[in-house]
Amino acid sequence: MEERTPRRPRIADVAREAGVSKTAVSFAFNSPDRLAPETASRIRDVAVSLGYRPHPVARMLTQRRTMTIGVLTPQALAVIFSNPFFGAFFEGVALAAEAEGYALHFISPLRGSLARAMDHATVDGVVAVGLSARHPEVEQIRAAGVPLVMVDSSALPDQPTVDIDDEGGARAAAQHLIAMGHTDLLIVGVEPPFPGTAAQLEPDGVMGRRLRGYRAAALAAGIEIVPASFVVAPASIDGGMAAFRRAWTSGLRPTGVLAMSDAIAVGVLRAARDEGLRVPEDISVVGFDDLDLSQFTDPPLTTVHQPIRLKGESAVRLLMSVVERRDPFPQQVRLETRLVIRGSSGPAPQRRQEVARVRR
Amino acid sequence: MEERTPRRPRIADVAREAGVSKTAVSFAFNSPDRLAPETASRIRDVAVSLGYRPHPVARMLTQRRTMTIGVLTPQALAVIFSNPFFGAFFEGVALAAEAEGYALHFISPLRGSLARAMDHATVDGVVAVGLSARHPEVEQIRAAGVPLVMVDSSALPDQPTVDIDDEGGARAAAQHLIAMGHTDLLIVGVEPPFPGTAAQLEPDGVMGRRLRGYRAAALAAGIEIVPASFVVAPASIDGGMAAFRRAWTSGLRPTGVLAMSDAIAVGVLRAARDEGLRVPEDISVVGFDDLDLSQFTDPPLTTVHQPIRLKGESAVRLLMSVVERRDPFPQQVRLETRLVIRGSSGPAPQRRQEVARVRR
DNA sequence: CCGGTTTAGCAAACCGGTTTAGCGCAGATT
DNA sequence: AATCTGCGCTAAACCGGTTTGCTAAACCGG
Repeated sequence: MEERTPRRPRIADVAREAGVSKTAVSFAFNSPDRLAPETASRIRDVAVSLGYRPHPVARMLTQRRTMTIGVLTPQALAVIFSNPFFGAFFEGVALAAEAEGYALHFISPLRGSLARAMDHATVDGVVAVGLSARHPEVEQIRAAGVPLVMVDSSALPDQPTVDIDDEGGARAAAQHLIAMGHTDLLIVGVEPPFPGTAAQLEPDGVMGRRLRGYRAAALAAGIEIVPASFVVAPASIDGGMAAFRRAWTSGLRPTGVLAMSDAIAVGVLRAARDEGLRVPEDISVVGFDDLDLSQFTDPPLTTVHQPIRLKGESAVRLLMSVVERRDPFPQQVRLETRLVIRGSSGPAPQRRQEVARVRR
Repeated sequence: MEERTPRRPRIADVAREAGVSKTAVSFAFNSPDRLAPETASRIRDVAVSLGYRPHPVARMLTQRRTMTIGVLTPQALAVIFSNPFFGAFFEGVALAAEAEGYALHFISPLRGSLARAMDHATVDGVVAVGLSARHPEVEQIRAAGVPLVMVDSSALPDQPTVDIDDEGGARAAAQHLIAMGHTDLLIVGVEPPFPGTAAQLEPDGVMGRRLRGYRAAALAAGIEIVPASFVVAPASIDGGMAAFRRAWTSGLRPTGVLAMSDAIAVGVLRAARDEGLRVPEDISVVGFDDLDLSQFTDPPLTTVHQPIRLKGESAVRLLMSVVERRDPFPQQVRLETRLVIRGSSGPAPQRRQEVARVRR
């Protein structure tokens, strides 16, 4: 027969059963050296027999640390997890967090409010990814005194950040196409998650920086990027397909496509093929990210590589330096990008009509 | 000039500043109707001016709920996040959790110990995925009184579980190949994450059930599955490539491959092509899972569809029914699978030599 | 045998909230 | 005038641990 109230045993229960004080029980778990060896082991035996485990929340309260780091995303988690980019990023985050003995807690808008979600989150620090510096939550988090590292957002002085050389990578991508004779370029950007802000791309944001890189290369070659040839799409294969189809239907006939994400690039690849275009003979496509799967597409995707896992690792390490050592110098980490040339890009078709002709 | 000690304001600070009791402050936040409207709003004003936010850990302690659900995986998170299957699964989990207002906390082995990680996790319930029922942690969690839903594990009576019709799906896959004349089949299973347990596949586990399905179809057609034609590989593209290469090098010449995961199937696809085989003319490949990307492979992958997102959603909903309503009936949810025929499978080659000849 | 240092363990304060029981008072009821 | 009711608020207990400050006994060299 069990007790009729299978209440979770508390430290006081163990203390009573073992005939010692609560303090002694606490010591038995946390600093056994402050107890006689046999007392400590007796207490532990009693604890085991009672099925006692220190209540993690109570422990957090007194120790003022949760051994958890928060991963904050302005989008709903459901859309995040379906994105391979985040998969790789979280891989890096998890690797570094596990190495430090920290668990991961995901913070995403709770009933529409990121602020509310933050209020409920019990974390020692936060890695925010894709959160614009203008987002009001940034101030809230800083005011709350929670260490924060921002990834892929417009740089805020005085704030630890991790990002990559977006502009340089984009420039390399555009130069690559231009060097092969492409002059008619279509740029496909990533649509910001919030419809309201879609109109104005933050110039300091990731997409703004990439756009600047594309433009710089075009400008240097005397190529004009007309507004019509810059479109945006959700960062997904479907999004890329739809964007290319819209551009094609509206009469655009690019020989080269610069996509700001691999998922979009893969969608463009497929949509182009659906239109009867050969890749790379009729049209070249260059992505951005270099996801794992990008080497397995058909043809393999030419893209700008960024060290996604490393980005996650760096963010956590930077956060740890703030959390644990209360490092007073906020650091800004910028990682390298590099162009990876595979099969989806090639010389521009010789005569312009060739491309037009294949249209069904 | 700020105060020299920017300590986080506590409820007592607000109470003093507003000239009321702690209780009143608590009421102002949690049950304003118990206060005169003007008192409540005055307290809130003071709280805002002080930058006060209720400490989430303290709140958890008294309310005895964390509004967080734990997602437990026996593997390290870093390996989980790189796997598209889990991406889709978490998508479903996140969707349902967010709808209920719960946040997500990932529980994975902490310094090698799942038990330790559980001890530190502050969650109201746990969704465990791929955790064998034999795992000692299962008992620990149940003993701790934390509601638990197990996904894709060998069913434990008296325990809420979510799984799919693995056996039926596998049978359909094998029947499909057999109906098209395939008799030389290679089965590639998923390697259990822990090397030690690799040898004995749990017969009740997911892989055991799928194997049973394949076998049942073969048996019904009078086809023998020799032990040599059952191999295992890590659930990744590379794993699938390596497994197929090993099988091929060891002299196996299957015309049909049954892979227990799409990632493995994609790897097999590529490795087969590298050997100079045409898919599906020379060799057919059938996967399992129907990941999003499987419709975009070349050729598109024939595979057993399972509702991965729904699986995640169902697990959380089942968990919620236990957490919130203390539902006394543990339910077992079993979801359907179905074969999706795409381009990677076709009739077996007519003459056996055809396949042998193409070898380089 | 004595003062000084360890050692082993305890009581109480504390972490920062929520919740219960109850009090004083105004207005309504008898 | 006495009792009742309900409002607005408070003091104190509580959630379940950790940590501080202290004491009594054991140990130690001289």
